[in-house]
Amino acid sequence: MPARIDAQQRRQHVVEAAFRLVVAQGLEGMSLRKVAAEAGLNIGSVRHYFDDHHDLVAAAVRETGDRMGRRLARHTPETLVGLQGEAAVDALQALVEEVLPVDDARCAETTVLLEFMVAARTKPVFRPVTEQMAADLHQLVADALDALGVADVHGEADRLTALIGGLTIDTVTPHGSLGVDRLRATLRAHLRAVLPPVLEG
Amino acid sequence: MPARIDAQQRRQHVVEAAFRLVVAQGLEGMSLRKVAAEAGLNIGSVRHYFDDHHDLVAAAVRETGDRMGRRLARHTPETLVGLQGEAAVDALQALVEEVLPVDDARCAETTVLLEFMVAARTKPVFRPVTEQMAADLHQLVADALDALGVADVHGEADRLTALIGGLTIDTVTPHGSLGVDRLRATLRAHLRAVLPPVLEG
DNA sequence: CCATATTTATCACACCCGTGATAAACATGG
DNA sequence: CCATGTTTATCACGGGTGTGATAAATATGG
Repeated sequence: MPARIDAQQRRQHVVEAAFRLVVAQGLEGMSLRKVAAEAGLNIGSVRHYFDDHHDLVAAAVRETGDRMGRRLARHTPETLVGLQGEAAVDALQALVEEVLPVDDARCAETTVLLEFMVAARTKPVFRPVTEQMAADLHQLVADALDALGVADVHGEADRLTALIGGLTIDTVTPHGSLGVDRLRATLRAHLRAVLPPVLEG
Repeated sequence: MPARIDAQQRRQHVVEAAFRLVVAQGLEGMSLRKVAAEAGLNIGSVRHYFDDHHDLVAAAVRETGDRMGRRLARHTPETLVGLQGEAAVDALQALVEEVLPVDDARCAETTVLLEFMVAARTKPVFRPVTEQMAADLHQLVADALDALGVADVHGEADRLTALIGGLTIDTVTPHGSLGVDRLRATLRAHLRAVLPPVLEG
């Protein structure tokens, strides 16, 4: 048998090239030829690891969902139980910032995610990441708010997830761009307003 | 001279066909051939009224910005001065709902706007609508909050505009979809929390 | 009625795309 | 060293897009 190559790792490499192109050119950067060039491979090689263009897209969608899932899995709501005041705000802020564009890596990931979400409206291939993200994030946020003693967990989870989406689009997209500092400040102000006041005595 | 046709009206008709296609198929539905078919015209006719594909896109972008501008212009912050309690909430809610996807018409418009905003990240043609919208909305929201006696106008305007963006994407995009009722409820809860309490006595 | 300028309709070209089919290069196992 | 099956590279086809150029149809003004 010949040419020992880890197929899984190859696919990963190609998918990462696809991500770079989506960030740079939007969804239409994810063509087989462009992705192959970006990955330093020949079109035929890419097609050897991905049956279809659809298959490549599906892999990218799956990877995006997995990454966000991994980001969210790093935080468990149980660790928040009992926290009050600024400690509670800090903990929840750290949790939420995990999926906000606060550095280059997260900025790239949220950019790709936003492109996929908007595309999901008309192209079913992109649905999985959209649905998984929404469900996971909403669940985690709801659990976190519950652990921190927030009253209207459902309503506040809706509000916080909406705020997260809005902050993301305002930062990633070029409308004068919020900027990381104002993003953080806005989130912090919201968390302070939502979390219950410290118990006296 | 022949064939009296209002060119302005013709262009409007074509642009509206383009909007329908963007809603149905995303940005790639806005090709010259598809738009011509949707408008019931020949490709050559469309090209007679629009020099370029770029020109058609620019017209659509301008029209989108104008519509949103007209929506916002229907509300002047001065009418809010002095309102308190539920009356203030109602007035501000009505103002904000003007640009939220609460009915079919607004849903179509916000969908097109979202597609354009995301596209603006990589394609400069779409920039104008993005920047105009962000500036106008932020200004109007800030003025409204100021008129209603909110303390941290800048910070709260950032937060409310972010919430608007998030509610829009959550409703227009298919992640389990917020739905108009929960959208309205979430907005109302936020406004109640942000507006100052009624002055006693 | 006819001439004129506007409006409409076609054709052809080059580019990019996904895809099927096929041939070459390659490193390993015997 | 050779044969085997993996990996890479290339060609060709049909479909879609924007665009330039050109011909036909149309309705008005004289």
